[in-house]
Amino acid sequence: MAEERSLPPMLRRMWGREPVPRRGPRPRLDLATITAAAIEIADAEGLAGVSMAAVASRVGVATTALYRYVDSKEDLLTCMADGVAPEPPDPAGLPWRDYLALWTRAQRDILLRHTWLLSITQYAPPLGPRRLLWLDRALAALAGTGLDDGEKMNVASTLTGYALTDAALARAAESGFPELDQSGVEGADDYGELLAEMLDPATYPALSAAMRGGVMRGAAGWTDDADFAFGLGLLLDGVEQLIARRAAS
Amino acid sequence: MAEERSLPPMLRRMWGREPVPRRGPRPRLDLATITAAAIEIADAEGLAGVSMAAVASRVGVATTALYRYVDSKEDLLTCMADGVAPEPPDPAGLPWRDYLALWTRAQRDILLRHTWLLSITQYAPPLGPRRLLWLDRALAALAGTGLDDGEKMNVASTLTGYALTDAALARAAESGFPELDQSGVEGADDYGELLAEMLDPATYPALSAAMRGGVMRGAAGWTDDADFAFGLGLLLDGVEQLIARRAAS
DNA sequence: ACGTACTGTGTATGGCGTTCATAGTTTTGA
DNA sequence: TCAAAACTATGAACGCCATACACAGTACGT
Repeated sequence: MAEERSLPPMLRRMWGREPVPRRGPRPRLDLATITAAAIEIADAEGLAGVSMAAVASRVGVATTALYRYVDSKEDLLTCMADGVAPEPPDPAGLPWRDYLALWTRAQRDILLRHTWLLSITQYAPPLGPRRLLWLDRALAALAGTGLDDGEKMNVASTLTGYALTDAALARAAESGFPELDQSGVEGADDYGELLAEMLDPATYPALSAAMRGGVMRGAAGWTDDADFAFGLGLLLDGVEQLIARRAAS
Repeated sequence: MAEERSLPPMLRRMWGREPVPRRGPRPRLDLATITAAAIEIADAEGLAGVSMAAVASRVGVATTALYRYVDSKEDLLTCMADGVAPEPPDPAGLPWRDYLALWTRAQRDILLRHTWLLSITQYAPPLGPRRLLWLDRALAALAGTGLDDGEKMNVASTLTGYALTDAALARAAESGFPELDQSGVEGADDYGELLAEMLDPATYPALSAAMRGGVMRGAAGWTDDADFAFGLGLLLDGVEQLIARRAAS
């Protein structure tokens, strides 16, 4: 309570802890509406379409009115990042490994469904109510494992990070290479062929051999879900080993 | 050769495969100089300081002259991301696990030394000559392990991704929370206290218990190198297990 | 009814990336 | 030797954007 006073205004708004104004006209909007509108634009036109003007016109106010609800555009982006997160999956008595696999995959799916997230996510400790809900569920899933809280947090962080980078990779492969406008490379196959031709075996011995060997053949490269499962398996195996070690001592 | 013609111009320039102009005045610059200047600015003033005008004035040309060497600012950023990468560490006969630990840590250090990288890295398959060199070394390190090339690539990707997300997290914790301007939260400790007070135990049972229990106490939260080692250990344990499984069959 | 606190508007500003026509410079080929 | 060709750098201009500020309108509290 005493502490709530010192909360950054942004957080207060994200958590709906704003003091209700007692005078003046009722606000025509709230942060949630604005955030939702911004998300819709981003989904439809990409992040480039999300300008203050565009968001404002979508909710039917003047551009500058938004600044009553948000201190800056960055704040709005932060809200969007929290706002897109749906309810986390239900533990429903799953063993920790199954649940965390589900949980991580769900995070990846969110990122792939809203790829603009990849452009604004400076991966940072969550502060929004929805993201924190996800974190809570991961900790809960690890409840019976004998890990301490710090280890649980670390596991959750690592898995979230994995979802993030894997989604980024998958996206880069799916939508052709964004950095190479139109020309040339369009998928993992092209990537492989390109490198196979381009790399000097003297300075890139292992890599050029792999490429010439056709590692990237058949889209087994990145788009595939199997690759996600692969890395996830590595991580969960590591966690499992840790749990076993803790139990043994 | 026939293929080189169809290369995106950007890549041709990054790889120094541009056909030397036969007429007209000699170019006063090259992409490497421009990239280096941009990197220096970013290191000194952050990514916000890297405007086309600033880069141009640093190398002593008019702003628009840069567009002879780069198609867009995004291209420049891509070049920067490749250009900051130093030589990868020398394998020197290290066992795969030791080398990959070193390799991953080195990547994290790069990111922490140039934190602007975290803001421009849409994690994507590497295309620049320097990043590809890193990838090559990772594959080389895994040469004797019995993994196939696809698995090696996946391991390398996963480790790079881990370095990325861990660095992002570490940075967020070190430099206070950027999203909360000035007020309030300044480190992992504050973060923990904030959440402990804010979270409703009914909707965040596991998380609020952990926070009230003091998980974040004593900066053991994120800044610490131990956390990096923790997640890295998980991953490498997973890889080790995979290798053992391959060897057993 | 009056002041007060608050919300939304309109205008203005400065910075940015990028385009385009132009001037200047070196080589090629007649 | 000279002009056309190929190329580089320039400077002005455009459009977009985030944001600051002064103002007009609106509801509550007394």
